[in-house]
Amino acid sequence: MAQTRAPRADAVRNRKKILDAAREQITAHGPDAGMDEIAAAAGVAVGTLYRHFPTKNDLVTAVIAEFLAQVAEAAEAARERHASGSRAVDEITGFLAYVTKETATNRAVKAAARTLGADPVGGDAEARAGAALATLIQAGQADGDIHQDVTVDDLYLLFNNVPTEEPPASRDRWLTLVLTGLTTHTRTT
Amino acid sequence: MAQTRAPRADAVRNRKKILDAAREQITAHGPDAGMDEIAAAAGVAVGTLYRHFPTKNDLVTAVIAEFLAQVAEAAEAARERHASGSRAVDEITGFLAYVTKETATNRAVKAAARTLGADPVGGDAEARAGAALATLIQAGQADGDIHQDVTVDDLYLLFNNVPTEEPPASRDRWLTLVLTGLTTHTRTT
Amino acid sequence: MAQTRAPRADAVRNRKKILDAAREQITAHGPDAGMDEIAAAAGVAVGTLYRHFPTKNDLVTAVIAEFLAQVAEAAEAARERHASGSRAVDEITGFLAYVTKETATNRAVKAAARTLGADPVGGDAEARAGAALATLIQAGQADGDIHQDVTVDDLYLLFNNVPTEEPPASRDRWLTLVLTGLTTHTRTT
Amino acid sequence: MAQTRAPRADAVRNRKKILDAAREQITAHGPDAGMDEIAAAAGVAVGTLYRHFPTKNDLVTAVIAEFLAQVAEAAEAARERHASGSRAVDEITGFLAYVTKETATNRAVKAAARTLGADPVGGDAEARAGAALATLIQAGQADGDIHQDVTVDDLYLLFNNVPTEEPPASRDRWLTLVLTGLTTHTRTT
DNA sequence: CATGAATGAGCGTTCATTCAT
DNA sequence: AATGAATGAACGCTCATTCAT
Repeated sequence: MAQTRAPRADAVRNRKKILDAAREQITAHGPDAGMDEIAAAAGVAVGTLYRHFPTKNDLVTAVIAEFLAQVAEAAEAARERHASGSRAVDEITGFLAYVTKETATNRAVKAAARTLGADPVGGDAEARAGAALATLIQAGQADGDIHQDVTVDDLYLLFNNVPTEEPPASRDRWLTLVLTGLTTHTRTT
Repeated sequence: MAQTRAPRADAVRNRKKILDAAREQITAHGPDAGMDEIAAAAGVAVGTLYRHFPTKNDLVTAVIAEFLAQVAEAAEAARERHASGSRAVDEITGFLAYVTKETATNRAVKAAARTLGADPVGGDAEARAGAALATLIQAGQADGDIHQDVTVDDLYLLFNNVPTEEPPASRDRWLTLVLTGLTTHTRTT
Repeated sequence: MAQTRAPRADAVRNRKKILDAAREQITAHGPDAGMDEIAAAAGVAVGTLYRHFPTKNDLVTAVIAEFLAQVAEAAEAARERHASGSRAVDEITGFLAYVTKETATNRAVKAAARTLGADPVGGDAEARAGAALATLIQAGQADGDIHQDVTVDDLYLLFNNVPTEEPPASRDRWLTLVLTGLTTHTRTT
Repeated sequence: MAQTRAPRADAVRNRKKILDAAREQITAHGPDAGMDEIAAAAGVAVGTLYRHFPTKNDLVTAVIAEFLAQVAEAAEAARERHASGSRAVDEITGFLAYVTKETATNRAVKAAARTLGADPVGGDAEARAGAALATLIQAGQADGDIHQDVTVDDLYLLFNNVPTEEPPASRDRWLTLVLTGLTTHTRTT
């Protein structure tokens, strides 16, 4: 068993090209994007695509996992900023706004997720995001800005059901409505 | 001018069987339910299905329209009850709870809607529901229970994005969260 | 067995309406005209159509037979005119011109004929036309205008293969070419 | 730049098998031959057929184009023989006989053409055949064998309307009749 | 390990024909 | 006898997946 040689570089590069292409194609044409089209967009043959992702489901799952990793990073970044002094409720607001926007942009990702059988997609992303958000919520509650009964699951519940087909103005309005449900502040009319 | 004869009985029965089967199948397998499967579930041949609904789109549209008609009736019933003395905010709450439950049960109806190009599906259902809800919102605002800035579109925005993949407990929690965003009452923790 | 009563009149009228509609529809849309469309154009239900013509083939055959009857009449009229003194070769020329034009107009009839398995369509029409044409050919040969070797079958052979998809000018040219093959006259260039 | 590798061997073989099968099936059952039947006859799956010819129309077109190429080659061969000393009128006669026979054998090719919208199917075949035939006609006219008014279009007109449903004897007779229309020679009876 | 040709079940839809009313 | 709703085999075509090269 010689130590693994360099050639693996190609495979890594291919995996990335495929994921990028899949994200693009799924975003552009919905989860109905064909495997051939994704392969073509990635500049590889279908066979290669199947070597990396034995099933379309696997590919879509990977795209979603990638997205969730981003979300986790955003949550952790929010926690860092709070650690550096920003207000927890503002970070939570910003985080929800970020997720709302991204999910809408990647609306296909969400639609695609629906075709999956609620697989355990997230890897550790969910855990990482959860930890960061829990810290923020606790801090917000200590500040008296966030309702005492709010949990991380509440955030998941909301951002798993973000409006994806609505115009930006509607998305903003949606955000306003649900944030009112999380914070102790009443809206000024 | 003899009244039009009975023979339509079969066709009427079949139309109903088809719509029932379509609702069921679409609910069970999403909008990807095959026409053959729907026909089989309805106990008719494909040809019959196509006689009643010339296109798959027509069938899906009909299923959705049926659902919207139910929703409109629920809204009007809520208005009636309010006219008979019930509190507007309670009716709105009840209506949202009803829609949330129904939408979750009919999860596929919503998914199916996605396959349509935002056609003006509802017939007059949307208008009827809108009128009834507007009355209730105004009354709720007059009572001081509903935020001054809440509109019918807000309700639409929320129930167009109801959680469909979550367990009943989550749906209830979701309802609690968004209702807090609509009403002037703060949650007691 | 009471003698057949009047009501049969409807059936006769229906048969005619159906044949007329079939001719029209087939001419307009080719032999692919649907049975439903033909029935609708005739103002009857499909069932009625099928009572009169148990098979699409039967209907098409009837349309063709009708056409052949017309052709037979044209041949007999030409013979009459010759009996009254006109030149035989002129009548043959005129007859061929007539058939060419009609066949082109009814191009669908010809196309339809192709879908049949060379069924014995004609009824007595073929015999009647044959008799009239034989007379004319013989007379033309006696006049020295028609080649001695020309037979009725030659005429059938030609008009069974008339150009149907060509513009009128081409059809005329075709007629000129084949007539030169029948007559003893050489073309003047 | 290595030369493109062999792997195409299969595809090339398949394309040929498909075209052969298509010719056969279309000849046997007309242009209504099903794609599945053609695929089965070719010993491939439908998908393979569609990879080579994305549309039924494309396949039919290819079959016709193949036939037209043959015709063009025959015309050019006739011109070569004339260049080597044979009589032009004999080459034209031979060419028409060849086309008549081939068209009858390929009767479906002609019928199939009808399903196309007079597309410019031939590629350069029509041009090549036209050039060769024009040369022959001119030579025949110079020899005094061919009518001065005969053009290439006359030949096209005739062989576009060759008898396809008649027995060989009838086809020969048809040829005799129309050739008399092209040449200056009168038939001997 | 990559390629891309091949596979074949499945899809939405049509239409000649049958049959209950 | 007329109606028109029902039937179901067949069609052209797609696409996730497999496998020979």
